[in-house]
Amino acid sequence: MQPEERQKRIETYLQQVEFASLEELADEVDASHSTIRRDLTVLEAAGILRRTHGGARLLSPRSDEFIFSARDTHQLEEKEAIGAACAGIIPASQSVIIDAGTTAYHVARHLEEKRPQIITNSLPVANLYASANLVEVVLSGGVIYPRLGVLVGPLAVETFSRMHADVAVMGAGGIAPEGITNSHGLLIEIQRAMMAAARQVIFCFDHTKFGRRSLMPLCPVEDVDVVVTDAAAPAELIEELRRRGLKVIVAPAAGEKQDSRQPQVP
Amino acid sequence: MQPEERQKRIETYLQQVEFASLEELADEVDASHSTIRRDLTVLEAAGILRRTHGGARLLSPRSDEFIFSARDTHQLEEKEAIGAACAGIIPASQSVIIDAGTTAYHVARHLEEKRPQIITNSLPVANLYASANLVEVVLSGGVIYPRLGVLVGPLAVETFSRMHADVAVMGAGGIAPEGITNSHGLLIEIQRAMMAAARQVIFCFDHTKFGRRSLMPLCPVEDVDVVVTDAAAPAELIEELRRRGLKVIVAPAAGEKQDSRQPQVP
DNA sequence: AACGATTTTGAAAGAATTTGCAAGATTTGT
DNA sequence: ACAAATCTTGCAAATTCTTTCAAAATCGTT
Repeated sequence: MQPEERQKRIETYLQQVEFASLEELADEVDASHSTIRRDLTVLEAAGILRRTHGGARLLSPRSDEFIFSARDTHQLEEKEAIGAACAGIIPASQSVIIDAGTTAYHVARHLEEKRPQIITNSLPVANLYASANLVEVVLSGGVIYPRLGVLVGPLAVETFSRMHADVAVMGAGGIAPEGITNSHGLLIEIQRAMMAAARQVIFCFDHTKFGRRSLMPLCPVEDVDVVVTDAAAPAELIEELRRRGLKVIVAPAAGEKQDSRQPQVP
Repeated sequence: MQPEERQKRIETYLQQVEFASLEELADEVDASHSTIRRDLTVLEAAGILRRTHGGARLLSPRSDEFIFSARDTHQLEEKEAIGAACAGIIPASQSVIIDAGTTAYHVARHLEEKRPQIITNSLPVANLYASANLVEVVLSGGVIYPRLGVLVGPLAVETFSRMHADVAVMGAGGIAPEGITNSHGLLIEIQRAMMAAARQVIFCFDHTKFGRRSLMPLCPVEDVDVVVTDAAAPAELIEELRRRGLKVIVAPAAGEKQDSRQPQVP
């Protein structure tokens, strides 16, 4: 096998495992230790990876995958159902503000056919459509909050306070009769700006969020137009929300028509 | 069989497999090794593929210099060397504006140990440090320009025109005695705002950019403080730039291994 | 058709690169 | 601090590349 092909295979293998021992790589591409060492030297000089004692580590691991998208296997099916249901009530060609967070991310994934104009402070959402020409994405400015991939700070707040959009798709840490709460103080201000900028405010909550109170109060439930949740949400709370003037949409349970598309990684 | 037909078949075969050995190609088009070698030389000169020891590799069909791809092997080694050299002249803990584009991206990759505050409109750069706590990244707002992963538009311009930074690390389409040029009109305005916001302006060019003129004029060379390039850049142009008051840094050629370890300060 | 000129092809010899191995130096873990 | 593992360096063998040259094919002109 030729050197370049072998190096390419080493690289792609490392993209799957991030770390690999010398033995492992020698076995993978079927070459001697010396050859692998030499390849690693080349790849390190090219900035692809960094050598370690006993192997190598990929330097820039899969850039478009954030911690949360791996972590969010919790209530994944429910969030998918909520995402589809929420996308269903949004008309085509609207300008849509997408909140950061896993739930809103799943809504964004279902919006492609609606050709929306998306306005967001979420890097994962931005990456989702970064290479698609169909969807126009406006990203707010701001400082990247590391593990979440959210843009925060005054720049982000200002962007939204000067925007006007048709819909805002939001998520939060909890919803209770006293109001909606969220855990990250940094996000509160941005979320309020998002809600103020949109004509219609949609909140998405999976059933675990009902009756829960996070650290910081975000807003009373009256500020919300629509709530989208899944079939396991407590009926009495849904009833109360409806009494107080909110439209509540319950996404059908898993097994119903579902789009199992994966986020594309170019 | 005619030479052109054979070369076309080599090309289409490579589009299926990406890598191919000499033996493989000789077998595929039924010609001797010598003939294949000659064909590969022709095809390499035409920019279709790249010869390797033992065969050939198809290089990315889209050779447009502004399509962003971190894996683009076009002048990869040179860009890596430039990235390392440029990062070397940036002091620690500075606020650094990073331009969009592949060359500036490679600089950003080498900045991790400097613990900089990075300000950028490049999604790839943002993703690079999105999950790292060591580097603070400020992303400008803007509309995502799909294939480039760049944030453009008034929001982006405004972000930079209100910022102040220590250094700006820039890239462009070409540098000639008449000035620096770039091909995308959308980027020009943003780049000017970047340069105005920084105390020191560093431009990175691989050697292919020297003497080149792109569509849009960006600025005269006098607006630049430092130029970083690789060893293959034409000496007389470097000399002229120096005469005109610019500091020119030539990164050591590929293969020169330089010590990437930083002195430890406890 | 036929002839000479140009190009293309295939093969062989020498140069360059790559590969695998082994000895000595360095790092890691207990 | 010592033992085990890993890394670097130097070297010979194998592979691959370039150069050179003669045979074959192609082409334009009689």
